[in-house]
Amino acid sequence: MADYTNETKMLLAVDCIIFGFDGENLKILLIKRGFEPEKGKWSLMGGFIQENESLDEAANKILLQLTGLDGVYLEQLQAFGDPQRDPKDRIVSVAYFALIDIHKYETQLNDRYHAEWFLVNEMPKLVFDHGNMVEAAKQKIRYKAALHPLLFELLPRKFTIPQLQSLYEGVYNTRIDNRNFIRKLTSTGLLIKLEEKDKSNSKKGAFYFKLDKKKYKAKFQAFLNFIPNPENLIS
Amino acid sequence: MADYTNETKMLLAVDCIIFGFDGENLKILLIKRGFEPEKGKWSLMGGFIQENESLDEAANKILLQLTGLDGVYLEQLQAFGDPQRDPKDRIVSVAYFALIDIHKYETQLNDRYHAEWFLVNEMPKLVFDHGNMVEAAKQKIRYKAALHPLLFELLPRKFTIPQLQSLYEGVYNTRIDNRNFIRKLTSTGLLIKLEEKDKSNSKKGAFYFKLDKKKYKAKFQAFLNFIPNPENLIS
DNA sequence: ATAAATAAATGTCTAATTAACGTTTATTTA
DNA sequence: TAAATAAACGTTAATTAGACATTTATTTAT
Repeated sequence: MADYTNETKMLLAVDCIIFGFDGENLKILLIKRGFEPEKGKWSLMGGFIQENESLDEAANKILLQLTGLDGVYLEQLQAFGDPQRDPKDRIVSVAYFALIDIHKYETQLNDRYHAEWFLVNEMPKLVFDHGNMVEAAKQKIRYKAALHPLLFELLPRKFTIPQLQSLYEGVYNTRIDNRNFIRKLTSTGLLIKLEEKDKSNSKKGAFYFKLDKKKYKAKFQAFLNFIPNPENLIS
Repeated sequence: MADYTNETKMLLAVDCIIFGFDGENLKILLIKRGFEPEKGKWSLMGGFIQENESLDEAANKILLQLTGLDGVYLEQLQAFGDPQRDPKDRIVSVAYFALIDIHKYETQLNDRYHAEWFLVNEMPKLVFDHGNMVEAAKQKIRYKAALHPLLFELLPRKFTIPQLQSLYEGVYNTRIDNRNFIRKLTSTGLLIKLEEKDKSNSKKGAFYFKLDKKKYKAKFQAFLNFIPNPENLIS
């Protein structure tokens, strides 16, 4: 260890778990792998880290390539480094998860990667350890969103309370009492009610809300406890 | 990206932030770097990841080398990959943090590394981005220990309530009401009271407790909320 | 014009938790 | 036996969380 020069160098990758919400269900963006090994199998979007880029930069680049989106919520999840995780070579991969507004997603840009949205609960088997990465990401989101207003990153600029609630219900796979849910939400002061209604799902229509960005930033780190009895949910 | 063969390989390291508690203060174990660059400066204990070992294995190995300890609490913190973080070469480092019972620490084993315990609040400047790593680790511990009984990993088999309290007070740099603290603790059912007293700090003496290992494992993931108003503390 | 259908929006009460607060107790030493 | 020391202990008030059912706005069909 007295010198660097005869240490083994390795391939370093980033892989992105990209979540989206279509207004009803939580989805994940996968691609058909275009090269060996495991060509043709479903996979996370990833790439090798270049000499001159940081991990965050690499992850953002990949996200931009696949979705055409810039400035999305992106967080490092974990490094995965089992020596056998890729059968062809030793590759350590730093996994990132992204939360995007699915409506902003540009289909043209990604078509060359054969990208497709899947319901998180109906995902195909993934290559290598990508299934583990997705599991870890789901757990992390569940954990974090129970305490912080993370899931707003998945919503479009204006959204309705029923949408928001079904998002939480989807992420935690549970039913939430809507009166308590609304009370909790409004007490955060994060929501601004708009005039307009979304009438696509009911005759009465549901009011649109938007996020108070300032308060969102200010309160993001606070422990807001969005989920009742979280210890019964987080496994 | 169609093939691996002409991608750049890099050096991959792990660095360990090792925390200990001496019964009064939170401490961190540092070493004097024995090789260039930055030889003679204070540093985290780290090493390069070998061809055939996983990240966790590499971190455990380093921990064993430095402390002589096996089976300690070790958790991946984050990968650090700024291209300039090491001036000599591109090295991506996966940081781990460890919580050890300082009393089990064997001084003989580490002497060849010139290891030394420092109060976390009176640390020397560290090489490279190790200062950032320590900051991130401190934040993570603060975050996690507010919700999970993590800090017991720092304590010896038997410990007193006042010790436990000063541990929490040290980690959060705050005063905690001892009646509320005890009530919260005992309500978790994690503590088993022993007959024996520790009389080193008072005439009355403080009862020793030990951890109920079974309940500890069972409840570790539950949200126990050890810290009052955590949102006022976590920065 | 009215009734039926649909999903959205709303309020109250009870139980549980959290937070603030000062006094008594066990033991040693003078 | 008095003084000193730190440990151990309990109560109340305020806040928050959780359980629970009805009314409202609007559209569509009759």
